[in-house]
Amino acid sequence: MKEKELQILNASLKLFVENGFHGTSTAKIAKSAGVATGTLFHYFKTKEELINRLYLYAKESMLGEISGHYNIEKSFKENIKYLWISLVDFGIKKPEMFQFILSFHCSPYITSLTKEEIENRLEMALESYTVGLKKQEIKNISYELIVDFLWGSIVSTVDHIEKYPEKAVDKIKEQAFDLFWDGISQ
Amino acid sequence: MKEKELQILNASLKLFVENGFHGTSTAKIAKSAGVATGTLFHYFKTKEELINRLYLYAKESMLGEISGHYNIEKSFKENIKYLWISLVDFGIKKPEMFQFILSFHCSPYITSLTKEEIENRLEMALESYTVGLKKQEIKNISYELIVDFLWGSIVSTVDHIEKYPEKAVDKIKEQAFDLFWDGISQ
DNA sequence: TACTAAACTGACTAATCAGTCTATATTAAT
DNA sequence: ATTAATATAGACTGATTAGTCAGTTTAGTA
Repeated sequence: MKEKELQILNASLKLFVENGFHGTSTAKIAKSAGVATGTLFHYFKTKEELINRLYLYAKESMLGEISGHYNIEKSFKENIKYLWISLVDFGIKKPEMFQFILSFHCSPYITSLTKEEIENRLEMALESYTVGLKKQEIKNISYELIVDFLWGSIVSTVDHIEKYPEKAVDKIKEQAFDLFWDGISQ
Repeated sequence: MKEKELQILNASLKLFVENGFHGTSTAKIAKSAGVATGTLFHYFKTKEELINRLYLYAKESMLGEISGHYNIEKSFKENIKYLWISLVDFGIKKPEMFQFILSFHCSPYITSLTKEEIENRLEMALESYTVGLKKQEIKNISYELIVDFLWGSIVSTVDHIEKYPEKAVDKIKEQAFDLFWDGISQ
């Protein structure tokens, strides 16, 4: 990826999170990235292509944090906890990316093509975990509900940590994971 | 409240949820509400005043669903469950309002004055519950973390129900509440 | 009926928008 | 050294924006 292309992606990430799609003009993005508007449209045919590539960029970053960590020798709980903590840590370390993903995952400007492309890869990365999900020490409720509850607890934990920056992060992570785990346990 | 004022609020609610603040022009709002742009600015000095009044309108609707239902004769769990279910039902019955509240609660266009005005009233409505929260059969973790986890589980439940409309709503509500309750229980 | 204030209208304006276009600079290959 | 392709620039354009304003209609009252 070219340097200016990356500068444009990083500048627009911040601006889109702060002011939304229509609240962020291509002129502002170009200025903030230190390039001319012509350069922006050289790398991205339209503003919509820009935000779609940005969505892929953000989700790929998140995917990178959770890939290849499943350890078959460890318990189901230990694996799930590692996954849960990794995603919370991603939310803390990359707050703009995390917020961008949350804000735009059901935006009309992100095409279903874009979502398909990355969602499939995310599901594959989670496959090892889902196998365990079905025959372990957890409640007998639908896989989809467990996953949505898992993601919901991650989001609310990241929000909480950002809302109370004076609190001890590690303690909150432990407590919040227990809230999730004791919920899904038999 | 005048009829046209209400038409403007309802039209803008839908449009703001679908297209965001800057994606929704005052011309579109006026047209969708069946009034002239001059009428819109007669009732709302600026677009920002409109979205702030809309935020109050949405949060007051939600407040209305949970006020005055605390029953001192019932158990803590029964009261919390009634509150939890009421909020999930609000999310199902008024999806646009629910989504609007989620999308704009940390938007730069909603002033801190607006938030103060309604947040205080919400906290008062929840006061009866919070008293119980501190000396009941739940885990000894911070009140703020419990509240954020409570709200997170409501949001993820509403999202889940909207995502899988073919599933039995009552069953999901029971299961999702149990996920929350078993999480916070000792 | 006549008067008044509030409700309502839509054409209008200066500013800003996404995207284009032409021109110049840089790079890579031969 | 020449050429071709790519990278970069910013002035420019037609469309759209939030908000104004001068005037018209409606509703209440005396």
